[in-house]
Amino acid sequence: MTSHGSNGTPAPTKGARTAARIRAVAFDALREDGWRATTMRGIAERAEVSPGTIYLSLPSKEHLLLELYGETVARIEQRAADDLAGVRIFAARLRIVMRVALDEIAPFHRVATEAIGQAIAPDSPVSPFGDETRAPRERMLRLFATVVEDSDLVADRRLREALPELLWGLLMAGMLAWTSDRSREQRRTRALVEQAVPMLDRAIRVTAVPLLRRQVRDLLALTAAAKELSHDDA
Amino acid sequence: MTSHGSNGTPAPTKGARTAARIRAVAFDALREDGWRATTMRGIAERAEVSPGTIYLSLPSKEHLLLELYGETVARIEQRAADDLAGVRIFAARLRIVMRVALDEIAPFHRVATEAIGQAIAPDSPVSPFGDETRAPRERMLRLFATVVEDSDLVADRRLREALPELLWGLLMAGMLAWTSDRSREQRRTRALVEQAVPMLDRAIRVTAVPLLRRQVRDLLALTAAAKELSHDDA
DNA sequence: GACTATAACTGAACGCGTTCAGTTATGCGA
DNA sequence: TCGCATAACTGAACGCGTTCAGTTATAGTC
Repeated sequence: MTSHGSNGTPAPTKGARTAARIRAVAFDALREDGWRATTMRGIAERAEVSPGTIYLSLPSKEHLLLELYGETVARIEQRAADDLAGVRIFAARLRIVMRVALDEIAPFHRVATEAIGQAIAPDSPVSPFGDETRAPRERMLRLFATVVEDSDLVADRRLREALPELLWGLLMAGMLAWTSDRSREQRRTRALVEQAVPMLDRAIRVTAVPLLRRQVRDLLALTAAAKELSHDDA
Repeated sequence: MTSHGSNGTPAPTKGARTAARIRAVAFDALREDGWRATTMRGIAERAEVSPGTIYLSLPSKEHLLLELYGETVARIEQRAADDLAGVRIFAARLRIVMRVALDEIAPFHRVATEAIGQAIAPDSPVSPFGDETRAPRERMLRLFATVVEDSDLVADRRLREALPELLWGLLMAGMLAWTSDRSREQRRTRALVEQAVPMLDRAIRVTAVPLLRRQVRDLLALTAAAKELSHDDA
């Protein structure tokens, strides 16, 4: 095994280096040219390999989106952890995560707009609810869990427990809306977030009113039922 | 111009007859084989034309979905008009429309599951919010308007005015959920509708409480802002 | 019935994502 | 240094949606 100087990590094999070069080229192309205009042949040419070589380390073009998604979630996680430190107010914590998420996905707005269709298909590898996206999804859920847990929020216990998943759902809905945002640098979506966070905060707090217990129960039951739609029949 | 017997409608031209045959074949194929397995070459073969002929009357494969959507909305409109006659209770009226819609789209569940990605892309011809789907969208909006108007529902004036559009949005969200429903004959989605309609009814009625005026205003402002996302910058 | 403008249609070709039988490069034991 | 197992890579080919220069059929006019 060859090694590079004295650093402890094993030297990457030739195949691994080729795979890394392909990804670097591909991510650049996606950022610059979008989803449609980025072709496998184009990636191959720019990475100086043949089209077939790409498929040694990448099952499909869609899997590029999967890797992009994973890397973006990792960056959101890191930046959010820094920005959340010391902040206790729920609305402030939620706004931080939403802002960080928007910042980190911004460079890929064009890709997302053109490729959102790939992601929404239930049996696609990049479906946000699918098996192959489990890891980044659970990392985002954990992030939303800390948003709730380390905050001053007081709310019905069961609502509080379901909140991370509900917030994640709102993020997904928001991203769907974001893909159709035609404003410069998606500032309309940013404005929407600034508007929606205090609204959501008020809405959660008002559920403490006994009159609304029924509505809270309804909402939780409905989302629970919706989650089961995609399960296989017994 | 040739004419068939004494009926008043002009005889279709040869091109129109070919176009109709292509559609009949294509819709059958979509119902039976789904979106992916239905190929333009296959349609051409079954309609006994060359692939190029299809493109004389159909701009793209996606436009098949557009026509399917339009025809389905027309059927929903007709059946709903019959079933709604004499019914005044809001929840009952809403449930009728939702049931009819589910019934009419049911034969195309497989197509919808495989092609939902085409429909969600913001610049796709079949985007539910796009220009090319304006006619069926407005027909559905009018249907929801009659659901509200001819009902016993009492609610805040502005909420009542926005309600048709909100209900249409819920239908779209429901259809998105429906595409990932794996249960036999999508009975889980049907159960979801039966559950959701009374919930929504209760939620709307509870907004009469003065305490919730702020939340109603918030909701309306948020949906108004969301609608503007896709507008071009000034 | 002959002529002709145009409606209708054809099918090879393009670029796409993807596959895989075949070829070349690499690194290790003898 | 040689031999060779296997890792790495190639590129022609497939089926797809779509295009368009070229061909054929139709219907109205004289």
